[in-house]
Amino acid sequence: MARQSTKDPDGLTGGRPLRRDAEQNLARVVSAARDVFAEHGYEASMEQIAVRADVGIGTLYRRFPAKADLFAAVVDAATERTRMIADEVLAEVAPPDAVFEFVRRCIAAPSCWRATTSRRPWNGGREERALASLLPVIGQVLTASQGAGTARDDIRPTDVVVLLMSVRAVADLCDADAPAASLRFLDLALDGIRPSQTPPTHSPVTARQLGRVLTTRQRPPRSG
Amino acid sequence: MARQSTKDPDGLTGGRPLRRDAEQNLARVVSAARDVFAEHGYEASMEQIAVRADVGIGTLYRRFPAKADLFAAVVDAATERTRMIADEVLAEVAPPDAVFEFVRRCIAAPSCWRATTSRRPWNGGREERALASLLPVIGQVLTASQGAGTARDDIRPTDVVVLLMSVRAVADLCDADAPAASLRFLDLALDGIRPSQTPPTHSPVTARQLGRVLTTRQRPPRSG
DNA sequence: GGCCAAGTGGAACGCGCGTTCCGGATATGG
DNA sequence: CCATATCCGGAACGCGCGTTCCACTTGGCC
Repeated sequence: MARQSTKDPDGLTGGRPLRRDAEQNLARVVSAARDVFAEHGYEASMEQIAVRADVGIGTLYRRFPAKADLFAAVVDAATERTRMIADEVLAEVAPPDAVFEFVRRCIAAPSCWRATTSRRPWNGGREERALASLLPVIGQVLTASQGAGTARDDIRPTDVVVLLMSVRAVADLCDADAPAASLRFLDLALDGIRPSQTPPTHSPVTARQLGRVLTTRQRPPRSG
Repeated sequence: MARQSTKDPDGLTGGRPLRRDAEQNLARVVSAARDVFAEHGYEASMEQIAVRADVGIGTLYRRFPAKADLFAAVVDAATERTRMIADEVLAEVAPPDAVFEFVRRCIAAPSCWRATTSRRPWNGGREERALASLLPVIGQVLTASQGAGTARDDIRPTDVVVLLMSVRAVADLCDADAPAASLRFLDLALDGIRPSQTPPTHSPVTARQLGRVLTTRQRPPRSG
């Protein structure tokens, strides 16, 4: 039952360098885990990940004592990616568009916030620290837009994170059946941040799509 | 493996009246299922429900051939409740506040949209029909506010449903640690619908709360 | 080339959960 | 009060999945 490991919190092997083949396998494992968790959330099985990485199950457990540790490594990578997106936005994007572009890029990054919004066992505050380390830079992005007058002053960095989670949740629930549902929702939600609105650029979800939205397994093929 | 039953889609026993004790048990089962699914989503176990209903597991399977059928019954009840809320809002609430009050009441209704946003197996289009039957009345509520000029004209009934799902998702993810997170998010999201905004009435999520938001099981007791 | 620590794969185990099954209990009509 | 159709409880089964374990392979150093 996914107890928290104390012996080697995926800091590899305590310092000694890995054998070359092991290093390659490790990279493949993390990459596969990123993709599989992004697709199926935390419920993805270790076997799926092993198959995708073309590796035995034992290999997974050599580097990561428990599933939670592997997931934590993926979340760490996602955190880093998010920080990078924020930095890019600060460097490239004009202040009026900063928050909006930041949110859009986070949603677009395939493995950034996808895995992050799925339920998972407690992992000792690791993500707590990761998220906390992200808030200042998100704050900078937000402040830029607030200074430019395109975002309200009563919004906080945590609101941006909650917004990201909500869009991700809508994407998880709807996008398989209603491909642009999350983008349209994003339009509306971002307008909740703006002092003045613009019309949404994505078309509404259809009723037919909506009916299929909440189911996941064992359904007949989509036909419209 | 939760196959779809064909023999008695929880239409009770094909018409013959139930024994009195059986009828009481059935009511307790549905009520317990509503509460437990609302708390834990579809992942709640049949045993949990049986215990809450103070009934044996066999009793569950007598009326509902599979877990999916029991869940479907709960969703049907939730659909009915939602329709009732919409009717009440149309009768009691002034048009300018209609959509907003509708969404707030749906979120506040403990067993209304809570279970509805959890992932579950496909159940033969049953919920597709249920949701479709709800859209017209939601449309009436929405049209009322649009006519009053408090909701944009480019919003559709399905947007309201997606909004409900997103708020529900935020509540599921955050509210255990940040009790008002979903209410604050609701404020912001509703402002995405309004032509002009009002400041949010709920305070932002704290960073400390946020770090705990995405985990579910086996965590240390909350301490702030 | 030969040694062996490091690494690997996958069978097997334990557990939780959905589901089945059936011996016993109970309501209800006569 | 009896007969019996109906209903109930919960043990048992099968399966999926996280995890463990160990016989076998391989890269790196002498």
